[in-house]
Amino acid sequence: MNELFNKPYEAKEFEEAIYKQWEESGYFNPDNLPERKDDKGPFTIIMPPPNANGHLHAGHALFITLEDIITRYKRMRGYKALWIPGADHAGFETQVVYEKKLEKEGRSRFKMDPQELFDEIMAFTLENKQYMEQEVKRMGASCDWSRERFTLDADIMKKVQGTFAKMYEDGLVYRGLRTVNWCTKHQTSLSDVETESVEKMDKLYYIKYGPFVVATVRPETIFGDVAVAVNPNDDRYKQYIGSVIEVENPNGKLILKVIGDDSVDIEFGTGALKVTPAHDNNDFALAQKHGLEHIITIDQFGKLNEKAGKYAGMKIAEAREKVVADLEVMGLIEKIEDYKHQVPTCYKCSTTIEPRLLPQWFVKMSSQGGSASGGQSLAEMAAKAVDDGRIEFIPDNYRKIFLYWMNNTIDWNISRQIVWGIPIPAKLCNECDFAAPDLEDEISACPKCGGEVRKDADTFDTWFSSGQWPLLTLDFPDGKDFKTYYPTDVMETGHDLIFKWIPRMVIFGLYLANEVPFKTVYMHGLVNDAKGKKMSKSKGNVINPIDLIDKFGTDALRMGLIIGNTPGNDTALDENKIKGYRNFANKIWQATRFVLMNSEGVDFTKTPTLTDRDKEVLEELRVVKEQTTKELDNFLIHLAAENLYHYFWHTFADKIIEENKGRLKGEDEVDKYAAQYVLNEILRTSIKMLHPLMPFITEEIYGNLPGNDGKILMVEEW
RNA sequence: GGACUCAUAGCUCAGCUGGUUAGAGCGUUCGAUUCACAUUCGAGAGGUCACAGGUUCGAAUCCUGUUGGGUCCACCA
Repeated sequence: MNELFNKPYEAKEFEEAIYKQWEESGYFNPDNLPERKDDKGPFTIIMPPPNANGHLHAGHALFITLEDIITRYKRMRGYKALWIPGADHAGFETQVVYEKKLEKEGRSRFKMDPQELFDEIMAFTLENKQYMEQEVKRMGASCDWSRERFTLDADIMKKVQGTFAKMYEDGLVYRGLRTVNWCTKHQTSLSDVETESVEKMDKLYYIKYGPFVVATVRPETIFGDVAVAVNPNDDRYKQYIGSVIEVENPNGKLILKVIGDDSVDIEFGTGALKVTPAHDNNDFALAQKHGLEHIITIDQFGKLNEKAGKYAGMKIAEAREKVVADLEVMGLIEKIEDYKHQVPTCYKCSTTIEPRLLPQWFVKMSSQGGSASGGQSLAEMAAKAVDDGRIEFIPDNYRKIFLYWMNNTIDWNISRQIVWGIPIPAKLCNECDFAAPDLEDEISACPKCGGEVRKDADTFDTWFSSGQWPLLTLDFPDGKDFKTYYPTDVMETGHDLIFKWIPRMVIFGLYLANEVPFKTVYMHGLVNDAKGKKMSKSKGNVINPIDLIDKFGTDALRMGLIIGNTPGNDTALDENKIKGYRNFANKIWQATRFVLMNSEGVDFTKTPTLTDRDKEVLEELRVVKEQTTKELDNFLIHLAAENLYHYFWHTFADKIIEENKGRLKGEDEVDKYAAQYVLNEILRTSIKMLHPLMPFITEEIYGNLPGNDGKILMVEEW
């Protein structure tokens, strides 16, 4: 027996070497897997590329564990298992992280040259990418590093830009002028999924407005008002519709149209609505419908401009206070009420979103206008793929959530006013509204008016590139991998990406490749602290997975993350729990030691003479194997892990080993061999079944089992 | 306002398509331990499965409602 077993299992002493052994074997790459009679063909998972802007957190640890379990299981079952790792430049996310760093250093991106800023963030990202990769390896990930991709690889950027141009030609991308979600801190627009509604207490001001009283929370926007809207069915006001009124404000007088629109709620406020097209999404829509002009009165920094007269230069909050005070003096405030409502905020900095009128590139999602194929919009195409079962969700309820979102989604703003991203390859005219893709930099003058053109300085929303990730990593459209491994089998990701990422991938997959990008979506929940509270830096309850690995080993951490964690639900990460699975690892170690001690020099090729009890025990093993197989096939990973844990410890170690001790010491050689045979058989099978869950210790043990010299468990048959 | 989800032992949670005395880990109580393992072993205490109805021979499990958490979505200014 190897003297390794003379002391407790110390994960630290083995894991690095084992990972190296796996890497050197080449088996992470399915093209190198040994031939098998029961070859089941390709099985593919694309790793959600971690943001290359920091270290791994507990959520990463969970998804790596889940995906690795699935990959290892499939590989052992005879699939050509491919798991492609990657790294995401994570546009806005990373820029936000980097801006915080700049802030600490007393610097600001707004005082930097864009190229200089880009280069700095690139250096920062490449450094963090390395940490991230090392940490993914420490988790035991059996992914194919030879296929690793980064979202800013040159060829990937080119393909992403090509998609943009193609969509433009198909009428699925357009340049539109409308109010967009503007973060005044980060100085960029955001898509609707990048804002977060927050409940806020505000005042609702009732302002005398000509013959009306209008209710508003934003009196500082009155200088951008162009109309008053009322419901055509409102008997109080309908006689005014179509007329022009004059209203007073602290800067003088405003001439406003009175329009009638069904969208105005008769019950709310006074039933009369002031219309500010440039600074409110609804008002913008009204203005489009009724042909009203836009008056911009607030600038990109959230300050009032010259159109606001004496309030010019003031910030929104300050201007609001002053305007109200002045209106009060003029006797134009009828009343002020407390008002609780939801306001959209930047999901990164919680700054209130300022609707801002800005031309941007949009992806046409729903059906008016352009269509993707067969007259279907992108959203309809994606909804159909889920509706008819080409894509399944685990757990199933995400299906409904997905469909609801798809049926209600709005056009997707893909322009970002940040440097960290893939440049939008487009030319914009300085004189007119001409805007078009220009991949080869061929447009030097405006084809519409002959005016000067400039390069679009914006970059793509990061989800525009990561939405194409399954295609990009598999070398769509001509690569060998694309033909072999697309569509992929499973997309495993956090439930927070149900809108940001999953729909985009479905859309691009269907639009570009005419086929769903994956068949199953497995969604995991959040990893919370031991008390079930969300981890956050400010609360100081963040658990670093690498610390836990250092303390208890990767295998223990993996078990702790999996057991008791059902798909879609949040899980609590408790150090004591991990400690328990560290003890389990040692239990496996000790049981192995015992079996090996009693197997010295035994030839296991002989047929044993089994007792009835032996047969019963082996039958029990067969049932466990059958059950585990079924559970893993159905992604019931938590059940498989818990059942194997229980079987190994409380059935195999506590009962079977104990009841065989006498036979091993006995004089009856035939009976002794039967016992040795049974114990070896159970140990060997258990180690195999445990491998996807606890890859390191099982690999180490497997090589030490009789007759296994030089074998690699990772590619053994299930 | 809408959708989704959860409510099971002191704590964290399993319990798949309904089927004999409801499970795990941790914690707790009592005991053991030179014999693979104190990162151990044995024994025990502890739950009217949120509440109220219903379906069924039978429900923690399915249906309806109520209460209380959580998450997400939504332009009522």
